[in-house]
Amino acid sequence: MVQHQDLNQVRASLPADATGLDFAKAMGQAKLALALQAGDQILDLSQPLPAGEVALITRDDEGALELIRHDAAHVMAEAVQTLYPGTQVTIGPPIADGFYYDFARPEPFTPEDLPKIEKLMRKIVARRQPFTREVWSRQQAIDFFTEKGEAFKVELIKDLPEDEVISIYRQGEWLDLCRGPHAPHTGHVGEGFKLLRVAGAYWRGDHRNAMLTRIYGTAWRTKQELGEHLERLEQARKRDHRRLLKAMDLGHFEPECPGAVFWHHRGWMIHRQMVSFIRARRERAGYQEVNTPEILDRGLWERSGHWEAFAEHMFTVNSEDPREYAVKPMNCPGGVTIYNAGITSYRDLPLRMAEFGKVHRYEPSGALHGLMRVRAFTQDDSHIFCTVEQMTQECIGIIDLVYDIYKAFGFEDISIKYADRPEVRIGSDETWDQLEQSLLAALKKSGRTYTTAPGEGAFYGPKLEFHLRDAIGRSWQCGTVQVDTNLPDRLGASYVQESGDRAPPVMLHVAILGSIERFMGIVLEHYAGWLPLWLAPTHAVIATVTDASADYAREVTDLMRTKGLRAEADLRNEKIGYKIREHSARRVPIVVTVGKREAQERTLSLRHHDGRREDGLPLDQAVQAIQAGAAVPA
RNA sequence: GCUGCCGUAGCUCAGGGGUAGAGCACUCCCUUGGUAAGGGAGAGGUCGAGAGUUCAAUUCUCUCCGGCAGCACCA
Repeated sequence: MVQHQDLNQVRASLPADATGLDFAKAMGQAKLALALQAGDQILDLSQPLPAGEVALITRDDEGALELIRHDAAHVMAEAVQTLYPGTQVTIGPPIADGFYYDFARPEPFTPEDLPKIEKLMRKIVARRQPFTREVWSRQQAIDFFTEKGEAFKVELIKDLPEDEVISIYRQGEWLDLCRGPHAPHTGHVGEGFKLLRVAGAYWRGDHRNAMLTRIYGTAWRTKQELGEHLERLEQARKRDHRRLLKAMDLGHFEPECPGAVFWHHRGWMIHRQMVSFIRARRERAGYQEVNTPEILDRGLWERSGHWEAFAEHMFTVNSEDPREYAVKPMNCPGGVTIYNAGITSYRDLPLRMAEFGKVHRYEPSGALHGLMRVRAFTQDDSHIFCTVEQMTQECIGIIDLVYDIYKAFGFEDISIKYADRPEVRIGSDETWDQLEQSLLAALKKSGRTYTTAPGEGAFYGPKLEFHLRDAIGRSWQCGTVQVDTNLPDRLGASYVQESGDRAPPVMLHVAILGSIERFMGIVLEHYAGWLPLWLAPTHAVIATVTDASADYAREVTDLMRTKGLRAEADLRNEKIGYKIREHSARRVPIVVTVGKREAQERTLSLRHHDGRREDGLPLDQAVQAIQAGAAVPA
């Protein structure tokens, strides 16, 4: 962003009706300048120079990206309407990394159309058509777009607030209703763009509306930036957990049960490690673990309220039994049922009840996505029954536990979102006041940073969401704490107070990883498959250089196993380079090479996944080092 | 669920109205090789399923199943 030290001087030299372009010229930036930044506002250069501090956005600035992308969307829309007359335009905003435009056309676009559109776009860019802004009256705009057969645009205009300025941006022959701003001409879009894909999208994001065709593109300041972006996409594709699931032989999916994992032993080992780690942490934090049935009488789900809200997402079970059962989509009613099986005294509270519950949910087919969205998964669920007074302390404990656990998995960038009462809710305002205060107090006492999501709480209580950022900057919501007085009430949970009266407990629904499966997907992508040693399905493969060292390799493998390491021998008659290549592809963290030298000296040579080597370590020392590295985080 | 695309060997993919191909993996043989692919031979397929059109369908059409990209959904 160009800021002139003698800004005032430059401005003073300009006439009172000077535009942004005049300013840019005076600054000697007429060629590169795209728009004007005035506070939060970005203005076209054709607009009059506003009062106050202004700065130019030039094509080299980071801020140019949004303009370039928005311009590109318009250029694409022109290209599409030129090539496919009769296509209606709807909206086309800039987005992260690029832009899209939604079109309405009886015949949807196919990927084969993209190169044609892109080619014409390049022509339009080369024409350097000026973007000119016009302000129309509402009626003028409605008449124009009605005439043109642009029903969606007309609807948009009709829905604009009365006082909204209706601006039109023209580029050569083509024009579009648009708030702006845009660069001075189409040439600024440059060459760093590419159309990526076609997709369906509902008009105004509502599934009851028509399905439009969306074309996504990416746009950057230079060809080089574009290349870098495409390279990043390629890298992300390489660490896609679905690829790793196959490459590492962790598990697979079958048409016989879409969205449910068939865990191979290597994947199941990771699953087991995750579960036992969480179990250990929870036991240390005073949780007891329970287990509840997978199928439960429909009546329970009716009483809990889940049937009414989610019946179409629940699997039901048919059998000779005339009763109808539903496969549990969550564990809470089971937990409350255990709670209700005894008489709980205030002395027993807080009662921290944990369960690794495998739940099934009939998710829409289009929602399924590898491990990230499945129909059958294991929740690291817990339900804490406590008094309102105990809530704050319990929540602090949960927050600490969550941070601890995320850090052990290698996530450092963790954030919390606090969601309070929604518009539609149950319970009195006094109860909400109490619950929100207790939760907020915990949040403040924990000393963690958080953001607030007003009105995004559950209908039965406020909640916390835990988000973590992975190695390539993506944010994932994993854990939650939900405060609930509704379910204990519906299922008749109570405890005996000091006075001898019964009172309903507060129930905290806690999930730390959320879904073991999904969290594994996140961890796999975070590490690009190179899991920390304690999670790795195999700690080390002991690979022989030649047959001569096979006995020693067997001995080493056995020794490691007796020390609790997950070790495998690779005695095949293959070259060591070949073996390393194969184990690397499977993401085995350590390949132990044993040849004549090692066998003779009773040493080991380690090759770590990054290629780092430690040759000729004494056997015991090497095994101890691996053991230390493989230890589950304390 | 919706829109579009895809489904060919264990994996990654090519092909295309006259019933199939490559590389890797697998098996066997040779090779005993020191840190990401040594060589040779062999085996392996109801071309996702069903129906239709046709003398003939893996290829064209339709339906279903599954996957992918997005949208919608996510207690």
